[in-house]
Amino acid sequence: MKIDIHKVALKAGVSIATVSRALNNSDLVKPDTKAKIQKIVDELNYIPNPIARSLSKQSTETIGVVLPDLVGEFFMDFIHSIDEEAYKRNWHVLISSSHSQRNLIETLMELMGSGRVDGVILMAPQIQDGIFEIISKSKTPVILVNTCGDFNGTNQIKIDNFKGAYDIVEHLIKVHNYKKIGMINGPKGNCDAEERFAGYLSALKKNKINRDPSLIVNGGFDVDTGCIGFTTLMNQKIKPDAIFAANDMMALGAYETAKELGIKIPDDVAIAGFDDIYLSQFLTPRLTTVHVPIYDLGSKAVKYLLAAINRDKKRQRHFEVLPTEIVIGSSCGCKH
Amino acid sequence: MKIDIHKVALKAGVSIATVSRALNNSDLVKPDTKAKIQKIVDELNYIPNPIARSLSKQSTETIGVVLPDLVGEFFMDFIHSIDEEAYKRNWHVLISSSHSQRNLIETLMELMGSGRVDGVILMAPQIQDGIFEIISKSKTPVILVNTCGDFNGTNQIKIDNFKGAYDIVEHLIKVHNYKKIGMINGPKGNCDAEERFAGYLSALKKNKINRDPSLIVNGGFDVDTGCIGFTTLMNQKIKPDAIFAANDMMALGAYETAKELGIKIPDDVAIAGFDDIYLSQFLTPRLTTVHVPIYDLGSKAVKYLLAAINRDKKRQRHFEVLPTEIVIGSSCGCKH
DNA sequence: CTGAAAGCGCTTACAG
DNA sequence: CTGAAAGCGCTTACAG
Repeated sequence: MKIDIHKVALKAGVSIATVSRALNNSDLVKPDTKAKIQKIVDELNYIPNPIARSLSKQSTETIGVVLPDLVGEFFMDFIHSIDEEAYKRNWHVLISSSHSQRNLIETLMELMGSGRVDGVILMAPQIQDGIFEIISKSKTPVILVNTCGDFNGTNQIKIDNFKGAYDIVEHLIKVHNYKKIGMINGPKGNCDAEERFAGYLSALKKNKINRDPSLIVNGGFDVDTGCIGFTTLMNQKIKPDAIFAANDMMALGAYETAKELGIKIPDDVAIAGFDDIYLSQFLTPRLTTVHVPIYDLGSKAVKYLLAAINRDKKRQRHFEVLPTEIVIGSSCGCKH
Repeated sequence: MKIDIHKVALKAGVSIATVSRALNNSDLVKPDTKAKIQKIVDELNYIPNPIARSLSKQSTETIGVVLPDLVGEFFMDFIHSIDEEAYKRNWHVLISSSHSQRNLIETLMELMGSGRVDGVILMAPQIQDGIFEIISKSKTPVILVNTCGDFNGTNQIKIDNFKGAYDIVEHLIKVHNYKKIGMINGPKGNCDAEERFAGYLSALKKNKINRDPSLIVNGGFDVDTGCIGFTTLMNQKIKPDAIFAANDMMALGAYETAKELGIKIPDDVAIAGFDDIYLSQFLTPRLTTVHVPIYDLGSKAVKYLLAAINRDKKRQRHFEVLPTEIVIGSSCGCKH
C-alpha cells in the first residue's frame, strides 16, 4: 500500500500541512512536533512524492543536459561530473542527446517548454540558427557549454581553445623549430574547431611564419577524416614537418595512416592533437596534446546553472573560459 | 505568460476535458473538434505540463538509469543507446550514478521509492546485499544489467561473459598452441570477472591443460592493476606464453609494461583482452579481444523495461544473455 | 505554532 | 461526443 502524507498525518495526529512543514524543515513547527513526525516518517518509510511537490512548488529540482549527436569518452566524464555536482545538492539529471532523427532545436524546445526541468545545460559547439531565440524567449535558465562567441545575456562556460592551440603550435615552432606546420582542421561551423584554428593562425603569425593554404586541410573530428587529412598533407610536394590535428581523434587517424605508410612520428613528421582524451596517453609515441578540464566544465556548469535558477531573474550572468594546458608527449619530438 | 489547458479551452470554446482528450488522441472527440483544438494548440504553442500529467496519470514516462561508480567509454555508448531507444517512444531518461559518497542501495531506494521514474535500469556487475530485497519489495519494475546469476522473478539482461572468455582462450590454445596461459583476473565479487574466469578455466579443462595457480593473478579492471599483474606473471620462473586479461583496460596495462620491459607482444608473450573498447583497435599490435554488444544491451534493456512497466504486473519476465564474439587482432599471434 | 482550504495543471469516471 | 467535478499528492497564504 502506497503511503502518502495523509497517512503520516493521521498516525502523527497532526494535519498534512504540519507534516509538510516538518519535512521541509520549516521553523514554523515546534521541535517536539517535528521529532514526532520524523519518527512516524521513518517508521512508515515515507518518501514524499517529488512529482506532487514539483507541481505544487512549480520547480522540479532537475536539470536537463542536452548533448550533441557525436558522443565519445569525453562526454561520459562530462556527465559524470554533472551528476556528481547535482547529487551534492540533491538535484536530478535528465539526459537528452540529439539524435539523427531529431535535431537539437526540437530537443531543446521540448525540454524547456515542458517544465520537466528547471534549467538546461546545453553543450552545443555547433550552434544552430534559432537556438538563441528559444533561449531568450524562454524563462528557463540555460548555460551554454563550449559555444562560440559571447552571447549577451546568456550564461556561458567554455574552454580556452584559442590559447591551447596557440600554445601547442608555438611549442612546435619555438622548441622544435618546425617551419612547415600543417593543420587538420575540425568541422566547418564548429566552435571548438574555429577557435583552435584561430589559435594556430595566430601562433604562426606571431612567429612570422607565413600561412600556407596547402598545409591546411579539413576534417570532421573523427578518425577517418584524420586519416584522409594526413594522407593529403603527406602526399604533397611540400610536406609539413609537423601537423597539428584539431582533436585527438584525428591525430589518431594520422597515427594509423603513418603506420600504414611507414612514416615515422616524430622523425618524419611531428604530430600534436587537442583534447587529451584518455586514449592518447597510450599511443606510441605518446601524443603531445592539449588538456581540457572536462570535470571542471561539468561541475561549474551545474553550479552556474543552479545559481541562475535560484536568482530566477537572469540579472547577473556567468561567462567563463576555463584554461587549457598543453601536455607534452614525444610525438612532437620531445624526448621522454 | 505561461499558457495552460484553460487558455486553450477558452480560445477553442470547449472544456478543458475535451482539450485533454483531444491531445491524448481519444476517439471520444469528434474529428472536427480535434482539428479546431489542434489549431489553437499550434497557435499558442501550447505544451502540456508533463508534471501535472504525471501526477494525474500516476506515471512519469521516465526511466531511471543507475550506473556503477567506475565509468568509462563503455558507459557512454550504453547511455546513448538507452536514450535513443527511449526517445523513439517519447520517454525520458534520468541518470544516476552511484558515487563515492553514496552507495548503490541508497541511490536505488530513493529512485524507486520516489515515483520519479516508472522503472529502473540497474547496471550492477558487483551486486550488493540488500538490493534484491529492495527490488522485490518495490512495485517499480527493474531490469538488471550484467548482474551475475539468475534471480528469480527479476528481469535480467547480460552478455555472455563465459562463452566469450571460453572462446578466446580456446583460440589461444587451439590455433596458437599455447600451453601456459596466464590470466589477469577482474575484481573479486564482480560478476563479469567471475564469469570470465569460469570461461577461462573451462577452456583449459576441455583442452586438458592443468590449471596452474601461479599463472593466475588478481586485478581490478583498471590499467594499473594490469601493469602489476603483467609484471607479476612475467617475473616468475615459469612464464606464461600467453595472457588473458579479463578486460581491455588491464590488457592495456600489460601493453604498457611490456613496452617498458622490452617484452615483445606477441613474440615473447601473447595477449588477449575482453570488451573490445574503442581504444583497443588502435593498439600496436591490434588487441585480440571479445566484442560486447553494448548498444544492444542498452536498447534491449529499455525495451524489456517498458514491456515490464506496461504489463504492470511482473508476470512474465525477461531473461536474456546476449552473445559475445571474439575479435582477432595480432596480439595473439595471428598474422594480419 | 497549527489547521482548513485553495491551488499547482492535468486526466478520467460519471452523467448527459 | 462533451462538460462538470473529483482527484493525483503535495505546498503555502490565510486565519487563528
